Amino acid sequence: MTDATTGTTALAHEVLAAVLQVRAGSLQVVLWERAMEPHAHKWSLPGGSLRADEDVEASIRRQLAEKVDVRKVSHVEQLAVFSAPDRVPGPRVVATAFLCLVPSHLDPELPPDTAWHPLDALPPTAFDHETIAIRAQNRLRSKLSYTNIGFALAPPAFTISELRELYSAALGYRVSATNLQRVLARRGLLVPTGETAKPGRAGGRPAAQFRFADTRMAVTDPFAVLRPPAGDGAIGRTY
Amino acid sequence: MTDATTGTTALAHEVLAAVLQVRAGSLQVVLWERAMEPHAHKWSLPGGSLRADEDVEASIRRQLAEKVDVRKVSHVEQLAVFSAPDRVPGPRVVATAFLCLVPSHLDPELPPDTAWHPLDALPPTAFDHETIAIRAQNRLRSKLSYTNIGFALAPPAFTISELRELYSAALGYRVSATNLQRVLARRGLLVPTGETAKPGRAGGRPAAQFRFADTRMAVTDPFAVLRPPAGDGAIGRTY
DNA sequence: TCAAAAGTGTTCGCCATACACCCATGG
DNA sequence: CCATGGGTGTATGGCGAACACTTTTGA
Repeated sequence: MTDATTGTTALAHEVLAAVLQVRAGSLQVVLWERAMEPHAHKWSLPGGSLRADEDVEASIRRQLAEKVDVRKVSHVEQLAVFSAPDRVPGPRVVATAFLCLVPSHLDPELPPDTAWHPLDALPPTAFDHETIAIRAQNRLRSKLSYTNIGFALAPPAFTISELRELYSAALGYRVSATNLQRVLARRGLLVPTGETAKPGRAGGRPAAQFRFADTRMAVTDPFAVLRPPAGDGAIGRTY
Repeated sequence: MTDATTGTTALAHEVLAAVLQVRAGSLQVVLWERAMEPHAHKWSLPGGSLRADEDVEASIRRQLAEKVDVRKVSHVEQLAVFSAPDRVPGPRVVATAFLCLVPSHLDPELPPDTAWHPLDALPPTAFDHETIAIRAQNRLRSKLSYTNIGFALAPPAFTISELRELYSAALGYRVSATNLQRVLARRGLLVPTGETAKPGRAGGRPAAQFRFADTRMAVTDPFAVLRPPAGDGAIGRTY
């Protein structure tokens, strides 16, 4: 495996996706059941090997296309590299893992060996894929509080109650609709559509509908303790 | 390069380190000057290829040992994968980049072709190494405000003034000693050593010395908008 | 006694939460 | 007209920033 002229070691590189969506009130991930060894009948993250003409992000989008309609993926972000020498049996494979999100109003068709699984009740998983899936969940949970990443979980228009369900499911605890509304509004993330949703059979006031102002991820809570002074007191080389 | 039995493509994998330290009032990075093509006389991040028996973190620590005394590195953290097909000329090389920090009281010996360079005045750099170095700088700046990562830049004991200099240099703007002291104290990160530093030639009150309570990175500002309710209202499967 | 540097007390404003109360609809 | 769910007003507590003021030293 070693190239004597360069001293480099050739190895395989794969990309893996943790595709997350809120379904039936819980955060779920796409897994496919392995038919063959190694780890037959265990569940794996979708992915595959990196080709010569693509970078890792292009690769994960291509690989996903074989499992779900990639146009339904609303956000893709690099998670980390997993490189333990024995992470898969046989020849060495290094993996770059991604967090991908699908908005809740879509239900992409999946191949027969592939299914959604709640992150808090995963089936037996292959290799280090459970670690990767949990890491993706944690990344999403963190980013929900200081970015606008909620747009990637939500349909184009929604009521605050619906959004509250999504946040609650993704975060794993009840979120107050009142505060969710205020926090997102203050940050300028919510735009009223003018439409209202019809009340359910039990009655109640019709809910106003909103959409997210932006559909690209941005940090919305600079959370910067020790932030620059008001006068933008940037320093040059010395001070 | 393609293995017909698996469909995988073999490629080289390298690890690169952005080793940062506050020196002479500015944040600097270790670079070495390339003697040979490609990119002769341009400056590169230290690193090298991943070996078969090590993961990427073990690899970067081994590679660094050839440039700086690794025992002087106080923090190592994965940054991202850089994988553009043409990021280096010749055979494909995918890189995993790391952020590494050296506390300010140490001055590791460097090989003759290697030197510290301020991040805001980088020399001509090879490949995508400038992007990686700047990404490392941004990661450090973010983490200074919501983690205890300052410990990795600071000597074992320091005065608030000295710590202020470090934070100012790393962040690129003046930081108030008053608020720095209060923020870190409230979070329980600072422990008084009992010692005081002698005033300089201009006189002044002697400064109390402190150390960091922890020397492993931890998130100290949960900054969690939408945090769990006081009663820890975790939800099970449905609600 | 004065200048310089370190450290503290206090005020201010913002933000996230909690909670009470008002609004609009179906039955 | 009442139950139900949606939405708003308001009080509270905490935190970060700013700034004035006190403390302790060298000259």
